[in-house]
Amino acid sequence: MPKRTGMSEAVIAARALVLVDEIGLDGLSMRRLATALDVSAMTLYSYFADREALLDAVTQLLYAEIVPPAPGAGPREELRGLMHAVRRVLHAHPRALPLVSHYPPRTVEALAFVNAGFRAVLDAGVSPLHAARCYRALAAYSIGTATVEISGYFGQGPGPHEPPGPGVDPVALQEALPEVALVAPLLAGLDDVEEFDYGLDLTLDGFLRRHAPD
Amino acid sequence: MPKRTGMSEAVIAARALVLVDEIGLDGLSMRRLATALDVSAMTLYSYFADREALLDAVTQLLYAEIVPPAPGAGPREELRGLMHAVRRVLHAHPRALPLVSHYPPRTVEALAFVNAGFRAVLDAGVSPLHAARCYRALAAYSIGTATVEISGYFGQGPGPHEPPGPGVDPVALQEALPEVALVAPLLAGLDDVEEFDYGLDLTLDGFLRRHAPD
DNA sequence: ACCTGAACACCGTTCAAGT
DNA sequence: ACCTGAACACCGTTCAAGT
Repeated sequence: MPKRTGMSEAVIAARALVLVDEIGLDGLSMRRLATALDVSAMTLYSYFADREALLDAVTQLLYAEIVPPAPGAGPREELRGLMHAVRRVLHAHPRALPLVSHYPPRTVEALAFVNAGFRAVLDAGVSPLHAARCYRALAAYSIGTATVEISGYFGQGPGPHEPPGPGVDPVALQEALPEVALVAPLLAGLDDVEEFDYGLDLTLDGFLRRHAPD
Repeated sequence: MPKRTGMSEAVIAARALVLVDEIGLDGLSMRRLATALDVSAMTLYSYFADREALLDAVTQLLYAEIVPPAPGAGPREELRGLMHAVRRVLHAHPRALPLVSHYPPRTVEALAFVNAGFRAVLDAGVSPLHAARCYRALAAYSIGTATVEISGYFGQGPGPHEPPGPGVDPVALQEALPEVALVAPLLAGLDDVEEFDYGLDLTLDGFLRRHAPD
């Protein structure tokens, strides 16, 4: 643990997250991060074993930004609020999404929002086992919806993609895949938040109906 | 379009997919792929504009591997079969998952499984708009569940991660996040396929109850 | 004790040159 | 017409050397 340069794991990771937001994950090199921090590239290696360890720390920092809603509104509303808080943070750092897909929350600060969700369902009488199942399903839901939203999977996002069914001749598409030709144009018109809430309500209704007493 | 070397977009992309399976996405360099194909690295650039274009083609090839189930079993069973077919292919190429998260199906061959899903729900009387919503939700579900399964988000997969809530002192965890300490150990015991079906049934039941006549 | 420059073994991609 | 070697501007990381 070095001293003189005002460096620390937290300072480095915070600067790295800003850089990821600005120039993307591929743009974040150890050399570039070091330059932004006014140290040599090698200095970073006295704080993190390698680039992987740095990226994990960045991800933990991102999770720590999630602010769980105040408790007391009941499990359904608390989980809804929590899921929207997660969605907000993921959309605040769209270029960091692959990190979230790779590194689960691990530190006490990063797990705070998970703990809030567990408390909400446990307080409502859900068993620990079904609290675990609920977390798993909602984690998959957060990552899956954020992925299709952020990558512009359906043609409306800021992603690097063409609209769906693109690049192929429309006439050939109509011929070969008539149902895709009919339905695909409607995908771009769907509203992100509306679809997020729709699928979320489906999942929450099902879970709570089955596993929460009232 | 060159000739002499027996090269083609399809041959190159197929070899690239094999290499991704073997050595991962980061290991797949233009130089390494070229060596595996016995051509110079520069030859690849007469078939693909850049690495991005190559990776997109690899992804389309992967989507084309999805074999939709035979039609006629009703929308619920067809969608279930289709989702399992998707899951099988994603798990056959775990290191290619980030590609699936970035490049949507685009070619006629890659969109074949999407068309099969659309036909199943349209035949059941679902409107084109709700077929689009259904696809969006199921695409997010596939990607989200595959991500948490393959990355070992909950500590049982072959991923590069620790179990959840790891790296922190158990006593400190119990102190700071008692609900996490209680529930997290149960996450590793959940069965991938069981949870996949549980959440899938939830979604399918909800959608079909609302939007399919019978 | 803490930090760093040079070096090693790589990258993607451009471009002028080969056959 | 098709393919390629050399070169440019980068990487992550090791290691011996500086202060």
